[in-house]
Amino acid sequence: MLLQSALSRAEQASERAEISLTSKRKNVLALLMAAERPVSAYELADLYREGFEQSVPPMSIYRMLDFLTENNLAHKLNSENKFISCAHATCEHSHGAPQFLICEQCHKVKEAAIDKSIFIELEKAVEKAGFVLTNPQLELKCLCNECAQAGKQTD
Amino acid sequence: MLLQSALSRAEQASERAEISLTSKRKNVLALLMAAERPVSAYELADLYREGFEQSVPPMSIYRMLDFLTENNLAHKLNSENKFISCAHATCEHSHGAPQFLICEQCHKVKEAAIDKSIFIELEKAVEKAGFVLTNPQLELKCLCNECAQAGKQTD
DNA sequence: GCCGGAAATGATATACCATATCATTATCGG
DNA sequence: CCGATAATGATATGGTATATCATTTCCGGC
Repeated sequence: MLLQSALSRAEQASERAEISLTSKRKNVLALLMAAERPVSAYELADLYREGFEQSVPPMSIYRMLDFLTENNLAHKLNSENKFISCAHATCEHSHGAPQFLICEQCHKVKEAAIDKSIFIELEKAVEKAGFVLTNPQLELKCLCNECAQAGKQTD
Repeated sequence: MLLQSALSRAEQASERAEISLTSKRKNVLALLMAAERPVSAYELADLYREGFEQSVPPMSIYRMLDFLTENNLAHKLNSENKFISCAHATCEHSHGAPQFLICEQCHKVKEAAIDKSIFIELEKAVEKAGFVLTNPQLELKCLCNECAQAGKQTD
């Protein structure tokens, strides 16, 4: 996706969320959207410099990412130490607990909502073990169909 | 748990897995078992020095951890960047895909097997999204009952 | 026993991820 | 316009992880 169209999507997202993003936060969100794959904070600093011809220190990137994730416009993939824009940033779906399918080969990520029935089962299992589920975010290591296909041929 | 008894448990684990552990690998496993909570590779290096009066470089710790995780005697908690001994290291249960309940407060971790019905549902959902589940390890952010209880009182 | 290759470990350097802290700038209601 | 608050900059530093080459240990065959 081109940065230009990502910027307008970011604008759209901020309106939808009824949040007025500063121009830098909007730019960072746009970079995340344009990336279409998880990127690290330091990568974002590089992308920012390249895309907007202005250098932003990583520390600031982290703060903007904090803001974006707190407002559900982006997510942090804890298992990858990378960030990704929320798939529902511009749409109306309220998106419950997120579930990420991460291709171990090409690192493509698909965000989905955790299936309601799975969620309930998980909660039950957790409760039985003497815990309370607080912040369910599933990160599942997978292969996307393309990579799985490619893998088979070399087996 | 005392280091001494952890050592014999580590020994037991290596016999069960039909793997002959080098003394250092066994020591690292024992440290993990004695810790009873997730520890980082660098922490392990410190613990090793304290427990065995010998300094082991972190690089070597990482390699031993690789070995232990490959042989299912330990796990890496990707969301924490820490390691933990496998709950089934010394027992006969074949333990399927692991699921970790992580208390966000006290960082206690409980390992369980992913419920079979949940596993199947997950696989279905993943497949529907065009992916193949390869390495399912769930890391669920929770509160343990103790911390949840303590939290309520201060609400 | 000892020789040679393979496996394990050591040593060193370096890259990457993340946060603490204080200074500066931008924003906005009164 | 002023002052408070939020946002960003600048700098330092700590934690996690890997790459690479050197050395030691282990072990089977002679």
